[in-house]
Amino acid sequence: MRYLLVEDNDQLANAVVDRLTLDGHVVDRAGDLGTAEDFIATTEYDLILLDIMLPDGDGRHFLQSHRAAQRDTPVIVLTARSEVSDRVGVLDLGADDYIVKPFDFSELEARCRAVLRRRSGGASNVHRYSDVVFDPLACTLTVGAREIHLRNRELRLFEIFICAPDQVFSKSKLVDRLFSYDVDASENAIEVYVGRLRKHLEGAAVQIVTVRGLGYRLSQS
Amino acid sequence: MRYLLVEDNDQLANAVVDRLTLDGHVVDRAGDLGTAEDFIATTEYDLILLDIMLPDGDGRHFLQSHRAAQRDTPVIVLTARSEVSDRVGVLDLGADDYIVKPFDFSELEARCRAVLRRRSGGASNVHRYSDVVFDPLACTLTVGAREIHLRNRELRLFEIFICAPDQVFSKSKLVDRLFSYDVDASENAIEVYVGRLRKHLEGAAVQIVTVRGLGYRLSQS
DNA sequence: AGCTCCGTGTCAGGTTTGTGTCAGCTTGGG
DNA sequence: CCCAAGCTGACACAAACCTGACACGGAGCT
Repeated sequence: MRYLLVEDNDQLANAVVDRLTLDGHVVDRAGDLGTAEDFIATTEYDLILLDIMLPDGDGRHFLQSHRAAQRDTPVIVLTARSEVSDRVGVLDLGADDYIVKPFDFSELEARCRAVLRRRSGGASNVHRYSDVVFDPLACTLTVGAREIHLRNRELRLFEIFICAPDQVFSKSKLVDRLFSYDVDASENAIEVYVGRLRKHLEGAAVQIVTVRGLGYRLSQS
Repeated sequence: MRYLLVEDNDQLANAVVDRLTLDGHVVDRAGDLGTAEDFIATTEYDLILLDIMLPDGDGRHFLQSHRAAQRDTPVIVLTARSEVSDRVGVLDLGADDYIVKPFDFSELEARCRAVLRRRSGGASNVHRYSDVVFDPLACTLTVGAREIHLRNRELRLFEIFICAPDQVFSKSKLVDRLFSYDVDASENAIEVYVGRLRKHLEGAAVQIVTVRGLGYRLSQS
């Protein structure tokens, strides 16, 4: 999953980034609203964590225009205790949830999961496609009856594919989604990971197909 | 849509203007920043295409003051490959996207569309015509029930046709739309690709018709 | 610290295949 | 009947892709 964290407090931001990164997510961090807009303009995020008090404006305005622009990326607002009074107001503006600082990281994680689960049509957030089942929470991939051990990056890559089966993803897009801006991996890295995933998927009724010159796609065989 | 192209290279500029004009847009072209400022002062644009290296200054300064003046017209920056290193810097200055030269025109168009769509909410776009369905996301062409494997160039050519069925496209137009400005393919290449597409479309209720002396057209048979 | 293990990304080389050109052929209009 | 326009099989080249090997570095353990 690719997260955007909009938060001006460096200490808190770093802690959150570290924690979410450990969970295997890609996290970009913006220190103010302007930077956040830039990130959003060019990258697709799965979830946005938004502070309210920011050096160049109020996070609520951001939220408002975000929704006005018909963007449906879920947003969790981080509010300070003093701002509690209007936390409901935040929901009215289109936030999916809020969490009050200071918070436990495990609580943050739980809320992120909950919001993402709600967004992807409900009850379970397990993805099925043909004979493979992908559980992003348990980080497992099941092919038929056998469970397959995937490493972190392999998991994230496979997640991208199974969230939009049959869709073609270019290598450059995959690099964007798999790595954060400060890591500049080559597109060859994608080729390598696709190769590794293919090895894992041997025997499955599902395969990653190369679309020469355009990218890769997950499809049934 | 009304575009402003700020670019000093005549050859490239003309090619881009021609192409966008073909798509039915109005394009003004400025060869330097001074001219660009004049245009902006008097006209409202939907999108600005901005080169970085210009005879009278750096496009980034333009971008900066553009945003400082609270103008929200979207900007796509055209960068040379050597300037890639600071592409994120460009985004920080307020660009909506960037594209690296040399680029395919179809890619430029796609990015323009994406930026414009982001500015005003979006939807999916699968093209249907008679018994064929073209899905630009999955990069697939379906004729009746059977899926057809098209290569990169074939796909892009077919996309041109199905986006405007029954419209006649001259070979020179097709060359323009299919190749980037630094590739000079012959018109015979188009004939070859039309031939290949026809082979793929055998059995479909749709065909590419030759209009002798004028070009080709997609139509129902 | 020192050590090992494992995940990760790069590289080099080998292989595949998409692509555009050419040459010779067919078609159609005048 | 002739010429221009269009068609097409074959081909050569380069880009795109694949993969085994390797080097690097962080995590965990002793």
